[in-house]
Amino acid sequence: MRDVVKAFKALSDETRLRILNILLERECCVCEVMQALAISQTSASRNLSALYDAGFLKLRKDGLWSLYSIDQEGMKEYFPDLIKSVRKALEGNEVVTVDRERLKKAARVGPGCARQQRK
Amino acid sequence: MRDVVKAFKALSDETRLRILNILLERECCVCEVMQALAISQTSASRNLSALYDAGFLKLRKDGLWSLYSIDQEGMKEYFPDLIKSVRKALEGNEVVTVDRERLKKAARVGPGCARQQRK
DNA sequence: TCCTTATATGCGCATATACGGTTGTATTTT
DNA sequence: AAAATACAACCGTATATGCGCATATAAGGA
Repeated sequence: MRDVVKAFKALSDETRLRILNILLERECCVCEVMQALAISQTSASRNLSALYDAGFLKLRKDGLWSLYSIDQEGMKEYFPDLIKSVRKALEGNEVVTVDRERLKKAARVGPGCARQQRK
Repeated sequence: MRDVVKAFKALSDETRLRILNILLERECCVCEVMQALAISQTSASRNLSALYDAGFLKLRKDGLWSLYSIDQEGMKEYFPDLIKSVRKALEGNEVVTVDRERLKKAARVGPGCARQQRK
């Protein structure tokens, strides 16, 4: 029960749905998510963790990078098609499209990049 | 997008999952929900509204009673089997079983009943 | 070892949400 | 008409959540 609540809680936030959306495109590191959604590194990291804790993501480490991707098996037992449904539900959305465009230009550079942009 | 967030938010609460569970048994008025879950009338009413606003419930009026029931068509477009999945995910849960037992004994008497219990 | 970089985390603030108690409203019963 | 009722709305309070800032951790390279 707790787990089910946690899963839905993870999905009940716009930022996290947007993250799922770009991870449906491809595996990303934290700084790519940050760029694609134009959010802070803190927010990217924390929301990725939340989705991970809820069982929606896989984590793979590669040197300095934490690479997150959709865990297709994760929710299979009770919610087999949930992620597919989410994708469909977001389709055609303005923000979601922009995120995907920004993702194409995103590179694996981290908060340092963000700091420079600020100045 | 907002609607999707709202839908998941509605499902990300234990009380509301418990409400869905008993409504899967049968249509209920507010006071029956209140008895089945052993919660206050305020809480029952508010959480039913939330589920209704999110598109999971139908509302039918019969005299004094507001009768809520699962809206099978509600989420069909994007989340066709969501409610079925929720049922499966809750199956075997302790609380959920107790709720169903109490529902059997519940009658259509409202807050007046609760007020008497308090004294 | 020291420095840079990518990510994670503690903290404080603002806001959102849940709850109980009370009140309001409409409808039925007496 | 008055009382009882079923439900919804309002109010104050406690807790949860999200965010940014600053800092900690961890990995790799000079």
